[in-house]
Amino acid sequence: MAKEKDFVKEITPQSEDFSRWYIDVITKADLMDYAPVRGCIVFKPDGYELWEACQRELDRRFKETGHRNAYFPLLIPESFFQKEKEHVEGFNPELPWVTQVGDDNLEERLAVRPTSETIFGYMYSQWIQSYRDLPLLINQWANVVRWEKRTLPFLRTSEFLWQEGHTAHATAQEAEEETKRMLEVYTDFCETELAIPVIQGQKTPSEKFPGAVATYSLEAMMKDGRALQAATSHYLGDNFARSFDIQFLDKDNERKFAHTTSWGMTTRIIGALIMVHGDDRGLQLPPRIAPTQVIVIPIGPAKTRERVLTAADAIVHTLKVAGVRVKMDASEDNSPGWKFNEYEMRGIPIRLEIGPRDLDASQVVLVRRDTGAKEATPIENVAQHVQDLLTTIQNSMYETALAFQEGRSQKVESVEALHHVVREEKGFALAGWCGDDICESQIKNETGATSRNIPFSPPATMDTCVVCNQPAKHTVWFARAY
RNA sequence: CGGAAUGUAGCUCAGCUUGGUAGAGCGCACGGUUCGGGACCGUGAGGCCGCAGGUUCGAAUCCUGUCAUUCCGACCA
Repeated sequence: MAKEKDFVKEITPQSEDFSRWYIDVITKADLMDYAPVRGCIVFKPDGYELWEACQRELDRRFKETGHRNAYFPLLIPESFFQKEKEHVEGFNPELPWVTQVGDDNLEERLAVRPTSETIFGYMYSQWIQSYRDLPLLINQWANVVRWEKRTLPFLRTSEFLWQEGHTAHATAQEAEEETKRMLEVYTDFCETELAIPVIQGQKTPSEKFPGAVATYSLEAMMKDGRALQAATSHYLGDNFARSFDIQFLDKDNERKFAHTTSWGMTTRIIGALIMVHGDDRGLQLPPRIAPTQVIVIPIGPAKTRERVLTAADAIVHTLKVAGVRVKMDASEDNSPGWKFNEYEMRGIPIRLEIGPRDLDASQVVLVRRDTGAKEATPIENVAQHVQDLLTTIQNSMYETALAFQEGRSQKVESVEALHHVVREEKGFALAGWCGDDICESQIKNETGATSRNIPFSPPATMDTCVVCNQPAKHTVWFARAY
């Protein structure tokens, strides 16, 4: 309907131009603003609040799995980067350097950290003496800088926020288990809190973290069918232990190198949240992560106002006591209709309307952001009803996202078919791969799609390489990626 | 970092071709009427036209440079 379209002004429809839709939404919903330095953004309160909610839920999970937080320095000596060859090659192009203090040159340049494996490695080498010091399980919440050529708010900014976990273990097996454990933690976070279905898998050698033995990732599908890496977890073997001399005396009185891991999730996940759930009306936040779960909108002319507000206040109180994150917009500056659209645009899961007609019937009206469904419910059990509805919405949003992802994913047996799936149908393509870098890069050159990961549980096993028709060593998801 | 486009009021944009008083809608402030899907009337505030040079009697307008944003490529979370 034409009328439908008028609900949200100034947001470009997704079908017309997804990129513009994304920029429109994050701007109109007041999540961020551009900063004066290229590629840098301000995380405005409404955007930062989303990150805080992610931090809260992730941090809880990290602590439950035995990790503790610490904070390591922003500046890292140049010599540290030289110690791990792949690592320095991987990050060198995007490192900003501090070379001067006042008018004096520094003896040694200091990198603004792009990631902290090196400085963790250095410190760990000093802290670890005995197998009794292991495992060492530390996480840090920090900002990092990577001077990317092309930036996009939340998805790729010059400076971003993240957490990075760094652990050291006595054996390879323990370290590998840690790597997988944290991948599970991220999976649970994405699926339970963000209602984002993810694909667990291992990165191909060309896509793995510089310096890692194995990199695992979670891949999520955005509404334009492109992939976004939601989290990574790396098994570093003893590469960094050897570079930084992290050794310990084991039970058998032998000196051994520790095995280390690292794993991270970034503010990019906010972009995923927006692009997985958002629609032409704006944001759509899953209840469990939504900073505000219910917006109460009192309705009615001045003569009934006091009566409505008194009842609305009581409902807000009831909901708060029940643990619901609720806010009321009782301002008289805007009409109810304006507020309806505004809070839908901001993605608040439930709108609670209350007006004189409701009071007469001892009810309120609840409206779901995800489906638009309206229902009246008696005031007396509103808290229980709201909580049930929040759970319903959370589950429904996950199911919707999962159905979308599965509907846009398919097996392919030729490069042409792969091209068609990722460019025309805009989805993920599952293909066999012989394991040769040349075949992998040919796919990238011809289709623009990259290997996302080798899934742990593929929906099918592919027998031959999609490029060379040799027997496939792996079944791989390919997609265009952010 | 290459290719393209765009920078004028808080936002969306017109004006630029053909140089000569800075514009509209929305938003904002004040007053009033309204209030169940972006209400209306009246009054008003708000701009070194991204920045720096140049051409010119005179530049938002022409030229050069620069910075930023968006899109497309190569690099990445």
